[in-house]
Amino acid sequence: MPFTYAHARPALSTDCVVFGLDAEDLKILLIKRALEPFKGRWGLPGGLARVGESLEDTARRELAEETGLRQVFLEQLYTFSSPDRNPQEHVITAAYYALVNLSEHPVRASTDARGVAWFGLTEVPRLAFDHAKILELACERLRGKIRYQPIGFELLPRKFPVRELQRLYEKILGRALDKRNFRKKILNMGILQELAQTETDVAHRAARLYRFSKEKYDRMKKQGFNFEV
Amino acid sequence: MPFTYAHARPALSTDCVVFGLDAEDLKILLIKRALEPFKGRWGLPGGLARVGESLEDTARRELAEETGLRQVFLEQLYTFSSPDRNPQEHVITAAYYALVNLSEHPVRASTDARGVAWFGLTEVPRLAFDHAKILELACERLRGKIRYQPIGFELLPRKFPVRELQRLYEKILGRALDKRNFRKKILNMGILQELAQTETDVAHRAARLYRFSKEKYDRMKKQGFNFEV
DNA sequence: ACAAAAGTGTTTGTTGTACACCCATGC
DNA sequence: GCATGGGTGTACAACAAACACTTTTGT
Repeated sequence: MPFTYAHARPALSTDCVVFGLDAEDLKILLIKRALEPFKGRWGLPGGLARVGESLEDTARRELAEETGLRQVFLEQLYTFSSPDRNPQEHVITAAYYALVNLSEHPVRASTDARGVAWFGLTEVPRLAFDHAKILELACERLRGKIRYQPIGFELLPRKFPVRELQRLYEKILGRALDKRNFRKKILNMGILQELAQTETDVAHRAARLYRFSKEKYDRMKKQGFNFEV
Repeated sequence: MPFTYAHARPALSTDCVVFGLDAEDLKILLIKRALEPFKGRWGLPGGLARVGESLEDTARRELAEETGLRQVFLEQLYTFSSPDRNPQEHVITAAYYALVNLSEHPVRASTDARGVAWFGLTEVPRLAFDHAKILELACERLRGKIRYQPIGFELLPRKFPVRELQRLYEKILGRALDKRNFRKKILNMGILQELAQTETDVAHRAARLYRFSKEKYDRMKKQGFNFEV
C-alpha cells in the first residue's frame, strides 16, 4: 500500500539509549541488527515513526517490541538529521534515553534470535550508523542532568539504601564522593522518605532503606528548592 | 512531481524561536502567516524539511528566506510530534532557538507583505499551531542555559559595556542582580577581554567596553573552569 | 571474635550576598 | 554645577570539602 506526497520526505525514526545499573556497573542495552544496513552489528533499539503516533510513543513501542521493556523513564535527547547518517537514504532520527532499574525490569532473554544484551560503557562494540555519537551525547546529558534533576532514582529499585544512591552517582559522574558529605546533603534535602525496613540477605550490618518521595520533592520545589548534587 | 513510499510518512518541519535584545526588552521575532492553516495569525518562522538537508540547515534556510537573518547562533530545542499539533495532517517539527543582536542583524523591514515583527515577551499575540508551547519551552531553556553556558554574548554587539551584559541577565532571569557582585564575578572569570575603547555618544560618563573571548573561555574550560552566573 | 559495612560531627576554606559612596563626564 | 551612570571593597553568612572513629550485625 504505497503513499504518495507532493514533496520528497525524509524518513523519520527513533532510537533509544537505555541505561541500567546492575551490581557491577552502569550499562546500556543494545540489539543485534537482523537487517541491512549494518546487518549483524550492534545498535540502539528503535524504528520508523508512524503517522498519527507521537515520537515518544514510537520510541516506547519499539522498545517494547525489541527488548520487552515497558513503562520506563523516557526523555527526548536530540534529533539527528545529517543526510549521510544512513547510507541508504536520508533518515532523521529522534533520539531518546531511558533509565531503568534492572531488578524490576527484566529484559527479554538475550537468547532471543535478535540478540539483546547489556554492555558496560567501556565494553561497547562498534555500533551501527551514528549510534556511537548518540550514545556519547546521551552519556553527557545523563551526567549533566543527574546533578540537578532527581532522575537518578529511576535507575534504582523503589527502596534502596543510601549507599546505592551514592554508588550510582559515582558511576555516572566518574569520581568518588565523600560518604558523610553525600549522606548529609541528600538526607537534608527532605526528598527521601525513611522506611522502617532495612536490607535483607546482606552479609553484615544491614542498611536502612529509603524511598524517593515525588510528593515531598514537588512540595519543596514549589518553595524554591533546587535539587543539586 | 510526486514521491511515493512503501509506508506513510509524517511531514517534518522546523520552527525557530528567535530572541533579540533591544534597548527596551528581550523580544522574539514572529511572522504573519500568509497561508492556511492559521492564515493571518502570527507564528514562528519555519518550513518543511528537505531530503538531503540537515534540520539545522532547514532552519537556517527558512530563517533567511522569511526574515533575512543569516549566520546567527542556532541550537536545537526540542522535537514536537503530537499527532494533532497540525489540524491538516501529522507534521512533526524540530524546534530551534536563535540568539541575535539586533544592532548587527537588521531584520527585513516589517512592511514586507508577509509581515515580520519583534514582540516583547509580554506582548506576544495568539500564535498558530502549538507555537505558544514551543515559545514557552524556548524561554525556559534560555533561562536555564544562559546561567551555565556563555551564550548570552550572542545577544550583544561584539563590544559591550558590563552594564549591558548585566541588563541582559536581568531581563532573562527576571530579577535584579547586584552590580558589584555581577562585575566581580564576570570580570574575575577571565573570559572577557578588556578593550581600550569606551562607549561613545552617551550622555554622561562613558563605560569601558569588553569583548567575549572564546579563546580565553576555551583555555579556561580546558583547565576545569565552569561558567556560571 | 572478627570482618564488613553502617552511621555519625567538626573544622576549615571558599563562595555568595548584602550594602553605600566617590568619580568621571556631558550638558 | 548638577545630573547621570561608572566604578570600587568589606563584612557576614552559607555552603562545600576534608577527614576518622564507633556501632551494628552476620559468620
